Amino acid sequence: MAGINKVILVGNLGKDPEVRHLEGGSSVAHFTLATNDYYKDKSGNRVERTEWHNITAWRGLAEMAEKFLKKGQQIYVEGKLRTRQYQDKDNQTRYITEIVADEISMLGGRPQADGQGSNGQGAEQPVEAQTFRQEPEIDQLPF
Amino acid sequence: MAGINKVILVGNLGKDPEVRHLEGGSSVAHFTLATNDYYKDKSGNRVERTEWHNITAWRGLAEMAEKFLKKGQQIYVEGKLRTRQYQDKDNQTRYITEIVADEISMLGGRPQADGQGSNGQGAEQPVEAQTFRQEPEIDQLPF
Amino acid sequence: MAGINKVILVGNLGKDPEVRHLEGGSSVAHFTLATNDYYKDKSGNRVERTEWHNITAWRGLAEMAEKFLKKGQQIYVEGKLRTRQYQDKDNQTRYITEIVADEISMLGGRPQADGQGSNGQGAEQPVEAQTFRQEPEIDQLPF
Amino acid sequence: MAGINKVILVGNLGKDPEVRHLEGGSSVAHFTLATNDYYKDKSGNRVERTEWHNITAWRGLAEMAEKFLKKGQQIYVEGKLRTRQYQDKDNQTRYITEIVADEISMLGGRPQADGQGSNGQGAEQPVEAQTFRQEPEIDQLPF
DNA sequence: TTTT
DNA sequence: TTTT
Repeated sequence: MAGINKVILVGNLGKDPEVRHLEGGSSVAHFTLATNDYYKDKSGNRVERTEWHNITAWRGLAEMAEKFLKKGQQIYVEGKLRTRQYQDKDNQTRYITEIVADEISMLGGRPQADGQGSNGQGAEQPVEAQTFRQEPEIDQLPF
Repeated sequence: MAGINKVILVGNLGKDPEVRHLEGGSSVAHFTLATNDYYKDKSGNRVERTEWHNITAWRGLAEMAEKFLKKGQQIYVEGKLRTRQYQDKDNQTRYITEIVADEISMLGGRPQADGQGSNGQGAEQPVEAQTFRQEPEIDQLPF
Repeated sequence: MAGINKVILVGNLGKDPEVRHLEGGSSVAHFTLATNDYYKDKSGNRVERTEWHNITAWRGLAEMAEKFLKKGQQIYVEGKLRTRQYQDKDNQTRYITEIVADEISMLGGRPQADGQGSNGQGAEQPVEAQTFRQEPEIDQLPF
Repeated sequence: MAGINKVILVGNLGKDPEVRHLEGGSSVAHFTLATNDYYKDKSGNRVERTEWHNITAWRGLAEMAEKFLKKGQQIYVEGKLRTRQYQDKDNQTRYITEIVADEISMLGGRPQADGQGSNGQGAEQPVEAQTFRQEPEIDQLPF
């Protein structure tokens, strides 16, 4: 039986994406995303709780991440949960849960200034369509 | 800035929920949920991939889980991601990512027969409303 | 600014899908989906409320609907809201809001018996992958 | 069988919310929300499509809308679909589909300046927790 | 490690 | 009627 595995996040990047360009032309990006929550504790004090998420983006979304996403920026991410196994430095099996992105949308109207000034045409320039999906296929288009 | 942290799953319970009744009258349930995905590999063979999720349910949802949920049953779960830190048996810090449920709905029209026959009024009896929501507790409310 | 327009439904088909095969080889299916809600009114009586949704599915999803979906069946639908304008019989402008499906998943483990007995290999036979997406593209695959 | 009826939108308010304060102390807000989509047509031109949604918010969310939401502002809305019947001026039955909000979150870090200068303490002042959830009311609770 |  |  096929199931549903869907994650929807709105949060801020903890750091610039790290992008690797793989042999064969594919690429993959990793970054962390913070989602903040607020609640009142028993004494009525306002408490903030931050949850950190590991985001992985492949191919076109990785390239979009490399070009447009910066530390601090607020984005929408839709994807699926995936728990990977790996061996740590002591050769012990460890698990990490990631969100593999299917769609990323830049929020807030204006990308973060990148503060490095290296490129006047950089992340600050207007970005026309700020939602990116894993594949904009001709037959996915509305009409 | 408050964010959004939402998970939506449709899958099958890997085992009966384990429920603990806490001092103070609260309770908490844990179970695993499998979501299955299918894809074709490069040779065109159909491959199944199962993702396992750790679900935690508190209070009313824990009691609902204890009463109505059984291994194998198909359910809808909505909740939020939370990564907890704990010390393993070698006193090393480990992380586990769970979905804290806000809403659970039983799918498929009819709960799984429980196969133990211990109770004629058990899980087999008709369950009228099969969606359960977590009453918002003091420690979940915003601001 | 690109936005997000997403609908997630779990409900039962009100009737068999109506499918039209368009010139050019494309097809489109329409059906209604009921989602039921329960609440207690002020006197504490349990009240049921049914919401009816107009679902539209294109191309591959339309063909999947034609082959596999039957009145009464419980499904998961993910899609987007679209409000269309049309002229009614008195030539007045009317509006109808539909959900254009991006993904449909059959729930409950087993498709509804079709009740017509015309075909021993019909809807009753096991359906392997019961989630259908608008395009299973090679580069959408996991791993 | 209880179902799932969920809508998730990220878009911009088409106008300031209209809020009515009902007898009995309750209140209700209405506003429209635009979600923008982009696609390439057959000639490869970039085309924008705007979908307009009717949002209704009750009680605490209505008050939040009145205080904090302004025309043009980008927000996240989660809610459920509801189609209402009404009689138009010619006494004909008409239908309107609305999204009844369960949660609203202000995006982009900074509410829109209101441009009227009527109130130095207005929408421009810092808003600490920018996610608001509907307290579950008696008429929304499951059984 | 983000944001307000 | 919004936004870029």
